[in-house]
Amino acid sequence: MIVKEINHHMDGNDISLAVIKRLPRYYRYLEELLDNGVERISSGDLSVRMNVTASQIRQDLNNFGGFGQQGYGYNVAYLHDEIARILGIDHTHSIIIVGAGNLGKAIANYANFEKRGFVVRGMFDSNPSVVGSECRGSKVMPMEMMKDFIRDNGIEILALTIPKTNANEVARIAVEAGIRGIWNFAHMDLTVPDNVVVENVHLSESLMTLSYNISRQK
Amino acid sequence: MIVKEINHHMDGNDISLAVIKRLPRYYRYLEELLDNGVERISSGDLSVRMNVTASQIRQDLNNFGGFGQQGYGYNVAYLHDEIARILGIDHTHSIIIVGAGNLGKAIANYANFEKRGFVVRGMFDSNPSVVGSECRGSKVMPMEMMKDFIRDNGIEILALTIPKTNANEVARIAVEAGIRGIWNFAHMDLTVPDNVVVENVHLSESLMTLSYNISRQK
DNA sequence: TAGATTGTTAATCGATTAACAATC
DNA sequence: TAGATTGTTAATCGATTAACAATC
Repeated sequence: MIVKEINHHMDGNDISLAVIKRLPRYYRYLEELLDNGVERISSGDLSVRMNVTASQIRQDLNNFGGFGQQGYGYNVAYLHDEIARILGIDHTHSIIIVGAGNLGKAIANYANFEKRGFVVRGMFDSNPSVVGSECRGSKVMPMEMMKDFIRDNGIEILALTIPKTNANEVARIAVEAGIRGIWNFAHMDLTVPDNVVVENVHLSESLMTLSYNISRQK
Repeated sequence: MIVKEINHHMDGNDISLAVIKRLPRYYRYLEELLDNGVERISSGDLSVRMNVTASQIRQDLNNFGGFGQQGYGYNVAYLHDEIARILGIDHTHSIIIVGAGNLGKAIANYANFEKRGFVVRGMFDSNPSVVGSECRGSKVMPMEMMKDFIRDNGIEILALTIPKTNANEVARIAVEAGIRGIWNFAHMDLTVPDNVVVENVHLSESLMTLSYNISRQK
Protein backbone atom coordinates (compact mmCIF):
# COMPACT_ATOMS: atom_id res chain seq x y z
CA MET A 1 0.00 0.00 0.00
CA ILE A 2 1.32 3.37 -1.00
CA VAL A 3 0.87 6.20 1.42
CA LYS A 4 1.15 9.61 -0.16
CA GLU A 5 4.02 11.44 1.43
CA ILE A 6 2.89 14.36 3.50
CA ASN A 7 4.06 17.75 2.61
CA HIS A 8 6.18 18.59 5.57
CA HIS A 9 8.69 15.87 4.99
CA MET A 10 8.51 14.12 8.31
CA ASP A 11 11.06 11.64 7.05
CA GLY A 12 13.29 14.63 6.43
CA ASN A 13 15.79 13.02 4.15
CA ASP A 14 14.66 14.15 0.73
CA ILE A 15 15.50 17.81 0.93
CA SER A 16 18.28 18.86 -1.36
CA LEU A 17 21.68 19.80 -0.05
CA ALA A 18 21.40 23.17 -1.76
CA VAL A 19 18.38 24.06 0.38
CA ILE A 20 19.99 22.85 3.59
CA LYS A 21 23.15 24.85 2.95
CA ARG A 22 21.04 27.99 2.65
CA LEU A 23 19.21 27.55 5.96
CA PRO A 24 22.04 28.81 8.20
CA ARG A 25 22.23 31.96 6.14
CA TYR A 26 18.50 32.59 6.55
CA TYR A 27 19.02 32.01 10.22
CA ARG A 28 21.81 34.57 10.36
CA TYR A 29 19.69 37.23 8.67
CA LEU A 30 16.73 36.52 10.91
CA GLU A 31 18.94 36.84 13.95
CA GLU A 32 20.07 40.21 12.73
CA LEU A 33 16.51 41.35 12.09
CA LEU A 34 15.62 40.15 15.57
CA ASP A 35 18.50 42.14 17.05
CA ASN A 36 17.28 45.19 15.20
CA GLY A 37 13.79 44.77 16.59
CA VAL A 38 12.15 43.97 13.26
CA GLU A 39 8.93 42.11 13.94
CA ARG A 40 7.90 40.84 10.55
CA ILE A 41 9.39 40.47 7.09
CA SER A 42 8.08 39.53 3.68
CA SER A 43 9.93 37.20 1.33
CA GLY A 44 10.25 40.20 -0.98
CA ASP A 45 11.99 42.37 1.61
CA LEU A 46 14.22 39.55 2.74
CA SER A 47 15.14 38.71 -0.84
CA VAL A 48 16.43 42.26 -1.35
CA ARG A 49 18.54 42.13 1.81
CA MET A 50 19.95 38.69 1.04
CA ASN A 51 20.28 39.14 -2.69
CA VAL A 52 18.32 36.02 -3.60
CA THR A 53 14.87 35.65 -5.19
CA ALA A 54 11.74 35.84 -3.10
CA SER A 55 10.60 32.72 -4.89
CA GLN A 56 13.58 30.80 -3.63
CA ILE A 57 12.99 31.88 -0.05
CA ARG A 58 9.36 30.76 -0.15
CA GLN A 59 10.23 27.48 -1.88
CA ASP A 60 13.00 26.75 0.59
CA LEU A 61 10.89 27.42 3.67
CA ASN A 62 7.93 25.49 2.34
CA ASN A 63 10.04 22.37 2.31
CA PHE A 64 9.61 22.40 6.05
CA GLY A 65 6.22 23.96 6.55
CA GLY A 66 4.10 27.03 5.98
CA PHE A 67 5.63 29.52 8.34
CA GLY A 68 4.18 32.65 6.81
CA GLN A 69 0.83 34.27 6.49
CA GLN A 70 -0.74 35.74 3.37
CA GLY A 71 -0.82 39.51 3.38
CA TYR A 72 1.48 39.65 6.40
CA GLY A 73 4.71 37.85 5.62
CA TYR A 74 6.77 36.03 8.20
CA ASN A 75 7.00 36.72 11.90
CA VAL A 76 10.73 37.13 12.48
CA ALA A 77 10.91 35.62 15.98
CA TYR A 78 8.76 32.67 15.01
CA LEU A 79 10.61 31.90 11.79
CA HIS A 80 13.94 32.31 13.59
CA ASP A 81 12.95 29.71 16.14
CA GLU A 82 11.51 27.36 13.56
CA ILE A 83 14.74 27.39 11.57
CA ALA A 84 16.69 26.78 14.77
CA ARG A 85 14.48 23.77 15.38
CA ILE A 86 14.94 22.52 11.81
CA LEU A 87 18.71 22.90 12.09
CA GLY A 88 18.67 21.06 15.40
CA ILE A 89 20.22 23.97 17.26
CA ASP A 90 17.28 24.35 19.62
CA HIS A 91 19.18 22.05 21.98
CA THR A 92 22.81 21.57 22.92
CA HIS A 93 25.32 19.30 21.20
CA SER A 94 28.38 17.80 22.87
CA ILE A 95 31.62 18.09 20.94
CA ILE A 96 35.13 16.83 21.41
CA ILE A 97 38.10 18.20 19.53
CA VAL A 98 40.81 15.82 18.40
CA GLY A 99 44.01 17.64 17.55
CA ALA A 100 45.06 20.35 19.99
CA GLY A 101 47.10 22.30 17.49
CA ASN A 102 46.43 25.85 16.43
CA LEU A 103 43.23 25.06 14.64
CA GLY A 104 41.89 22.83 17.41
CA LYS A 105 42.58 25.56 19.93
CA ALA A 106 41.00 28.18 17.72
CA ILE A 107 37.82 26.13 17.58
CA ALA A 108 37.89 25.42 21.30
CA ASN A 109 38.11 29.12 22.01
CA TYR A 110 35.45 30.07 19.62
CA ALA A 111 32.79 31.48 21.90
CA ASN A 112 30.18 31.79 19.19
CA PHE A 113 29.72 28.07 18.91
CA GLU A 114 28.72 27.82 22.54
CA LYS A 115 26.14 30.51 21.90
CA ARG A 116 24.59 28.15 19.34
CA GLY A 117 24.55 25.26 21.76
CA PHE A 118 27.71 23.47 20.66
CA VAL A 119 29.56 22.65 23.87
CA VAL A 120 33.18 21.50 23.77
CA ARG A 121 33.46 18.71 26.35
CA GLY A 122 37.05 17.68 25.83
CA MET A 123 40.18 17.85 23.75
CA PHE A 124 42.55 15.09 22.73
CA ASP A 125 45.99 14.89 21.21
CA SER A 126 48.46 12.13 20.43
CA ASN A 127 51.48 14.31 21.17
CA PRO A 128 52.61 13.67 24.80
CA SER A 129 54.06 17.18 25.07
CA VAL A 130 50.64 18.67 24.38
CA VAL A 131 48.67 16.28 26.58
CA GLY A 132 47.95 17.82 29.96
CA SER A 133 48.14 21.40 28.72
CA GLU A 134 45.23 23.62 29.51
CA CYS A 135 42.81 24.85 26.85
CA ARG A 136 39.77 26.85 27.78
CA GLY A 137 39.59 25.47 31.28
CA SER A 138 39.97 21.82 30.42
CA LYS A 139 43.05 19.62 30.11
CA VAL A 140 44.05 18.02 26.84
CA MET A 141 43.68 14.25 27.15
CA PRO A 142 45.68 11.48 25.46
CA MET A 143 44.16 9.79 22.42
CA GLU A 144 43.79 6.49 24.25
CA MET A 145 41.09 8.04 26.39
CA MET A 146 38.95 9.21 23.50
CA LYS A 147 36.87 6.11 22.91
CA ASP A 148 35.66 5.74 26.48
CA PHE A 149 35.14 9.47 26.77
CA ILE A 150 32.78 9.50 23.79
CA ARG A 151 30.82 6.59 25.25
CA ASP A 152 30.72 7.83 28.81
CA ASN A 153 29.72 11.37 27.96
CA GLY A 154 27.39 10.78 25.05
CA ILE A 155 29.48 12.89 22.69
CA GLU A 156 27.68 13.55 19.42
CA ILE A 157 30.21 15.44 17.35
CA LEU A 158 33.92 14.97 16.70
CA ALA A 159 35.86 17.96 15.41
CA LEU A 160 38.84 16.45 13.64
CA THR A 161 41.75 18.87 13.38
CA ILE A 162 44.69 16.53 12.83
CA PRO A 163 46.85 15.84 9.78
CA LYS A 164 45.39 13.37 7.32
CA THR A 165 47.72 10.54 8.32
CA ASN A 166 45.64 9.36 11.25
CA ALA A 167 42.29 10.91 10.39
CA ASN A 168 40.57 7.76 9.18
CA GLU A 169 41.82 5.71 12.10
CA VAL A 170 40.54 8.24 14.64
CA ALA A 171 37.25 8.42 12.77
CA ARG A 172 36.92 4.63 12.88
CA ILE A 173 37.39 4.51 16.63
CA ALA A 174 35.00 7.40 17.20
CA VAL A 175 32.38 5.67 15.06
CA GLU A 176 32.81 2.49 17.11
CA ALA A 177 32.22 4.55 20.22
CA GLY A 178 28.97 5.87 18.78
CA ILE A 179 29.80 9.29 17.39
CA ARG A 180 27.00 10.77 15.28
CA GLY A 181 28.84 13.36 13.19
CA ILE A 182 32.35 14.35 12.23
CA TRP A 183 33.41 17.90 11.48
CA ASN A 184 36.39 17.12 9.32
CA PHE A 185 39.23 19.59 8.84
CA ALA A 186 41.71 16.95 7.66
CA HIS A 187 42.63 17.07 3.98
CA MET A 188 41.08 13.82 3.00
CA ASP A 189 37.77 12.10 2.50
CA LEU A 190 36.77 10.02 5.48
CA THR A 191 35.25 6.59 5.13
CA VAL A 192 32.42 6.13 7.59
CA PRO A 193 29.18 4.14 7.76
CA ASP A 194 26.02 5.61 6.25
CA ASN A 195 24.54 6.57 9.58
CA VAL A 196 27.47 8.82 10.49
CA VAL A 197 27.44 12.33 9.07
CA VAL A 198 30.60 14.01 7.79
CA GLU A 199 30.84 17.74 7.22
CA ASN A 200 34.07 18.70 5.51
CA VAL A 201 35.89 22.00 5.95
CA HIS A 202 38.72 21.81 3.47
CA LEU A 203 40.47 25.12 4.00
CA SER A 204 43.08 24.67 1.31
CA GLU A 205 40.39 23.82 -1.23
CA SER A 206 38.54 26.97 -0.30
CA LEU A 207 41.73 28.96 -0.80
CA MET A 208 42.28 27.34 -4.20
CA THR A 209 38.78 28.35 -5.26
CA LEU A 210 39.66 31.91 -4.27
CA SER A 211 42.88 31.65 -6.26
CA TYR A 212 40.96 30.42 -9.32
CA ASN A 213 38.50 33.28 -9.13
CA ILE A 214 41.26 35.84 -8.78
CA SER A 215 43.07 34.38 -11.77
CA ARG A 216 39.99 34.54 -13.97
CA GLN A 217 39.17 38.09 -12.95
CA LYS A 218 39.88 40.61 -15.69
CA MET B 1 30.62 40.59 -36.10
CA ILE B 2 30.08 37.59 -33.96
CA VAL B 3 33.08 35.45 -33.15
CA LYS B 4 32.18 31.96 -32.06
CA GLU B 5 33.55 31.37 -28.62
CA ILE B 6 36.38 28.93 -28.62
CA ASN B 7 36.07 25.80 -26.65
CA HIS B 8 38.70 26.37 -24.04
CA HIS B 9 36.99 29.32 -22.47
CA MET B 10 39.77 31.84 -22.71
CA ASP B 11 37.45 34.40 -21.15
CA GLY B 12 37.15 31.96 -18.28
CA ASN B 13 34.12 33.41 -16.63
CA ASP B 14 31.35 31.13 -17.81
CA ILE B 15 32.25 27.98 -15.97
CA SER B 16 29.80 27.03 -13.29
CA LEU B 17 30.67 27.34 -9.63
CA ALA B 18 29.88 23.64 -9.19
CA VAL B 19 32.68 22.70 -11.57
CA ILE B 20 35.17 25.08 -9.99
CA LYS B 21 34.46 23.78 -6.51
CA ARG B 22 35.29 20.28 -7.69
CA LEU B 23 38.67 21.17 -9.18
CA PRO B 24 40.61 21.25 -5.88
CA ARG B 25 39.34 17.78 -5.08
CA TYR B 26 40.54 16.44 -8.42
CA TYR B 27 43.84 18.12 -7.66
CA ARG B 28 44.06 16.41 -4.29
CA TYR B 29 43.45 12.98 -5.77
CA LEU B 30 45.97 13.55 -8.55
CA GLU B 31 48.53 14.62 -6.00
CA GLU B 32 47.95 11.40 -4.14
CA LEU B 33 48.26 9.33 -7.30
CA LEU B 34 51.46 11.17 -8.08
CA ASP B 35 52.83 10.41 -4.62
CA ASN B 36 51.99 6.77 -5.17
CA GLY B 37 53.85 6.72 -8.45
CA VAL B 38 50.77 6.19 -10.62
CA GLU B 39 51.57 7.33 -14.14
CA ARG B 40 48.22 7.34 -15.86
CA ILE B 41 44.57 7.10 -14.90
CA SER B 42 41.31 6.74 -16.81
CA SER B 43 38.19 8.70 -15.94
CA GLY B 44 36.64 5.36 -15.07
CA ASP B 45 39.29 4.44 -12.50
CA LEU B 46 39.32 7.92 -11.03
CA SER B 47 35.54 7.92 -10.80
CA VAL B 48 35.65 4.79 -8.64
CA ARG B 49 38.27 6.27 -6.31
CA MET B 50 36.47 9.59 -5.98
CA ASN B 51 32.95 8.24 -5.98
CA VAL B 52 31.71 10.44 -8.79
CA THR B 53 30.69 9.53 -12.35
CA ALA B 54 33.31 9.20 -15.06
CA SER B 55 31.08 11.34 -17.21
CA GLN B 56 31.28 14.18 -14.75
CA ILE B 57 35.07 14.01 -14.62
CA ARG B 58 35.36 14.17 -18.40
CA GLN B 59 32.79 16.95 -18.65
CA ASP B 60 34.48 18.98 -15.94
CA LEU B 61 37.95 18.68 -17.42
CA ASN B 62 36.77 19.43 -20.93
CA ASN B 63 35.62 22.83 -19.78
CA PHE B 64 39.29 23.73 -19.78
CA GLY B 65 40.75 21.60 -22.53
CA GLY B 66 41.27 18.07 -23.76
CA PHE B 67 43.86 16.76 -21.36
CA GLY B 68 43.38 13.08 -22.07
CA GLN B 69 44.06 10.68 -24.87
CA GLN B 70 41.69 8.09 -26.29
CA GLY B 71 42.60 4.57 -25.33
CA TYR B 72 45.11 5.81 -22.76
CA GLY B 73 43.35 8.04 -20.27
CA TYR B 74 45.05 10.92 -18.52
CA ASN B 75 48.71 11.35 -17.68
CA VAL B 76 48.69 11.99 -13.94
CA ALA B 77 51.62 14.40 -13.78
CA TYR B 78 50.40 16.39 -16.76
CA LEU B 79 46.81 16.67 -15.55
CA HIS B 80 48.03 17.55 -12.07
CA ASP B 81 50.05 20.44 -13.44
CA GLU B 82 47.29 21.59 -15.73
CA ILE B 83 44.81 21.77 -12.86
CA ALA B 84 47.38 23.69 -10.80
CA ARG B 85 47.65 26.14 -13.66
CA ILE B 86 43.86 26.43 -13.98
CA LEU B 87 43.54 27.05 -10.25
CA GLY B 88 46.26 29.67 -10.40
CA ILE B 89 48.45 27.83 -7.91
CA ASP B 90 51.31 27.44 -10.34
CA HIS B 91 52.69 30.67 -8.91
CA THR B 92 52.81 32.25 -5.46
CA HIS B 93 50.19 34.47 -3.87
CA SER B 94 50.87 37.05 -1.16
CA ILE B 95 48.51 37.02 1.79
CA ILE B 96 48.01 39.15 4.85
CA ILE B 97 46.00 38.05 7.84
CA VAL B 98 43.87 40.59 9.65
CA GLY B 99 42.90 39.43 13.11
CA ALA B 100 45.69 37.83 15.13
CA GLY B 101 43.39 35.79 17.33
CA ASN B 102 43.38 32.02 17.54
CA LEU B 103 42.03 31.50 14.06
CA GLY B 104 44.39 34.03 12.50
CA LYS B 105 47.32 32.36 14.19
CA ALA B 106 46.12 28.93 13.14
CA ILE B 107 46.07 30.05 9.53
CA ALA B 108 49.45 31.75 9.82
CA ASN B 109 50.95 28.54 11.14
CA TYR B 110 49.37 26.37 8.55
CA ALA B 111 52.38 25.07 6.68
CA ASN B 112 50.33 23.41 3.97
CA PHE B 113 49.28 26.70 2.47
CA GLU B 114 52.86 27.69 1.85
CA LYS B 115 53.35 24.41 0.05
CA ARG B 116 50.63 25.53 -2.35
CA GLY B 117 52.27 28.88 -2.90
CA PHE B 118 50.22 30.99 -0.51
CA VAL B 119 52.74 33.07 1.40
CA VAL B 120 51.73 34.99 4.52
CA ARG B 121 53.49 38.35 4.33
CA GLY B 122 52.09 40.02 7.42
CA MET B 123 49.56 40.01 10.21
CA PHE B 124 47.52 42.88 11.60
CA ASP B 125 45.39 43.46 14.65
CA SER B 126 43.55 46.40 16.18
CA ASN B 127 44.22 45.29 19.74
CA PRO B 128 47.32 47.14 21.06
CA SER B 129 48.13 44.29 23.43
CA VAL B 130 48.45 41.90 20.49
CA VAL B 131 50.33 44.27 18.20
CA GLY B 132 54.05 43.58 18.32
CA SER B 133 53.68 39.97 19.37
CA GLU B 134 55.50 37.42 17.28
CA CYS B 135 53.72 34.99 15.01
CA ARG B 136 55.65 32.68 12.77
CA GLY B 137 58.69 34.88 12.60
CA SER B 138 56.93 38.14 11.87
CA LYS B 139 55.53 40.80 14.18
CA VAL B 140 51.84 41.62 14.30
CA MET B 141 51.33 45.15 12.97
CA PRO B 142 48.71 47.73 13.91
CA MET B 143 45.67 48.10 11.66
CA GLU B 144 46.71 51.60 10.61
CA MET B 145 49.62 50.11 8.69
CA MET B 146 47.52 47.70 6.64
CA LYS B 147 46.60 49.95 3.74
CA ASP B 148 50.14 51.01 2.89
CA PHE B 149 51.40 47.48 3.45
CA ILE B 150 48.99 46.08 0.85
CA ARG B 151 50.05 48.73 -1.65
CA ASP B 152 53.77 48.53 -0.99
CA ASN B 153 53.97 44.76 -1.08
CA GLY B 154 51.47 43.97 -3.80
CA ILE B 155 49.34 41.84 -1.49
CA GLU B 156 46.70 39.89 -3.39
CA ILE B 157 44.71 38.17 -0.70
CA LEU B 158 43.31 39.30 2.64
CA ALA B 159 42.42 36.61 5.16
CA LEU B 160 39.84 38.22 7.39
CA THR B 161 39.64 36.60 10.81
CA ILE B 162 38.04 39.32 12.91
CA PRO B 163 34.57 39.64 14.43
CA LYS B 164 31.91 40.92 12.09
CA THR B 165 31.76 44.38 13.67
CA ASN B 166 34.66 45.81 11.67
CA ALA B 167 34.81 43.34 8.81
CA ASN B 168 33.22 45.53 6.17
CA GLU B 169 35.31 48.54 7.13
CA VAL B 170 38.55 46.57 6.89
CA ALA B 171 37.41 45.12 3.59
CA ARG B 172 36.67 48.59 2.25
CA ILE B 173 40.14 49.85 3.09
CA ALA B 174 41.80 46.75 1.66
CA VAL B 175 39.82 47.17 -1.56
CA GLU B 176 40.95 50.79 -1.79
CA ALA B 177 44.51 49.58 -1.43
CA GLY B 178 44.03 47.20 -4.34
CA ILE B 179 43.36 43.81 -2.76
CA ARG B 180 42.22 41.18 -5.28
CA GLY B 181 40.48 38.65 -3.05
CA ILE B 182 39.17 38.27 0.47
CA TRP B 183 39.10 35.00 2.37
CA ASN B 184 36.32 35.86 4.76
CA PHE B 185 35.94 34.08 8.10
CA ALA B 186 33.74 36.81 9.61
CA HIS B 187 30.08 35.90 10.10
CA MET B 188 28.67 38.29 7.61
CA ASP B 189 28.38 38.98 3.93
CA LEU B 190 30.91 41.52 2.74
CA THR B 191 30.04 44.26 0.31
CA VAL B 192 32.80 44.70 -2.24
CA PRO B 193 33.08 45.83 -5.87
CA ASP B 194 32.55 43.30 -8.64
CA ASN B 195 36.23 42.97 -9.42
CA VAL B 196 37.09 41.80 -5.91
CA VAL B 197 36.56 38.13 -5.13
CA VAL B 198 35.17 36.96 -1.80
CA GLU B 199 35.47 33.39 -0.61
CA ASN B 200 33.48 32.77 2.54
CA VAL B 201 34.35 30.26 5.24
CA HIS B 202 31.43 30.42 7.60
CA LEU B 203 32.40 27.89 10.23
CA SER B 204 29.26 28.18 12.31
CA GLU B 205 27.12 27.65 9.23
CA SER B 206 29.09 24.53 8.43
CA LEU B 207 28.50 23.29 11.96
CA MET B 208 24.78 23.99 11.65
CA THR B 209 24.64 21.93 8.48
CA LEU B 210 26.25 19.10 10.41
CA SER B 211 23.71 19.54 13.17
CA TYR B 212 20.86 19.40 10.66
CA ASN B 213 22.14 16.21 9.12
CA ILE B 214 22.58 14.57 12.51
CA SER B 215 19.05 15.54 13.49
CA ARG B 216 17.57 14.05 10.33
CA GLN B 217 19.54 10.84 10.66
CA LYS B 218 17.44 7.90 11.79
C1' DT C 1 -13.30 45.13 1.99
C1' DA C 2 -8.95 45.94 -0.76
C1' DG C 3 -4.18 45.23 -0.75
C1' DA C 4 -0.53 42.40 0.28
C1' DT C 5 1.76 38.34 0.32
C1' DT C 6 1.89 33.61 0.89
C1' DG C 7 1.92 28.61 -0.77
C1' DT C 8 2.13 26.04 -4.72
C1' DT C 9 1.93 24.76 -9.56
C1' DA C 10 3.95 25.36 -14.02
C1' DA C 11 7.76 26.97 -16.92
C1' DT C 12 12.44 27.63 -17.43
C1' DC C 13 16.96 26.98 -16.81
C1' DG C 14 21.14 24.54 -15.70
C1' DA C 15 23.71 20.54 -14.26
C1' DT C 16 24.42 15.66 -14.43
C1' DT C 17 24.38 11.36 -16.68
C1' DA C 18 24.18 8.34 -20.67
C1' DA C 19 25.59 7.13 -25.07
C1' DC C 20 28.59 6.69 -28.78
C1' DA C 21 31.45 8.18 -32.69
C1' DA C 22 36.19 9.49 -32.96
C1' DT C 23 40.69 8.04 -32.29
C1' DC C 24 44.81 6.71 -29.93
C1' DT D 1 44.85 -4.14 -35.80
C1' DA D 2 41.59 -4.54 -31.75
C1' DG D 3 40.58 -2.72 -27.39
C1' DA D 4 40.26 1.08 -24.57
C1' DT D 5 38.94 5.41 -23.52
C1' DT D 6 38.35 10.02 -24.64
C1' DG D 7 35.62 14.23 -26.15
C1' DT D 8 31.17 15.60 -27.09
C1' DT D 9 26.28 15.42 -28.16
C1' DA D 10 21.82 14.12 -26.58
C1' DA D 11 18.75 12.71 -22.82
C1' DT D 12 17.56 13.08 -18.23
C1' DC D 13 17.20 14.89 -14.03
C1' DG D 14 16.93 18.49 -10.57
C1' DA D 15 16.88 23.21 -9.06
C1' DT D 16 15.45 27.88 -9.76
C1' DT D 17 12.28 31.26 -11.22
C1' DA D 18 7.79 32.93 -12.68
C1' DA D 19 3.06 33.19 -12.15
C1' DC D 20 -1.13 33.28 -9.83
C1' DA D 21 -5.03 31.49 -7.13
C1' DA D 22 -5.82 31.28 -2.29
C1' DT D 23 -6.36 33.87 1.70
C1' DC D 24 -5.06 36.71 5.53
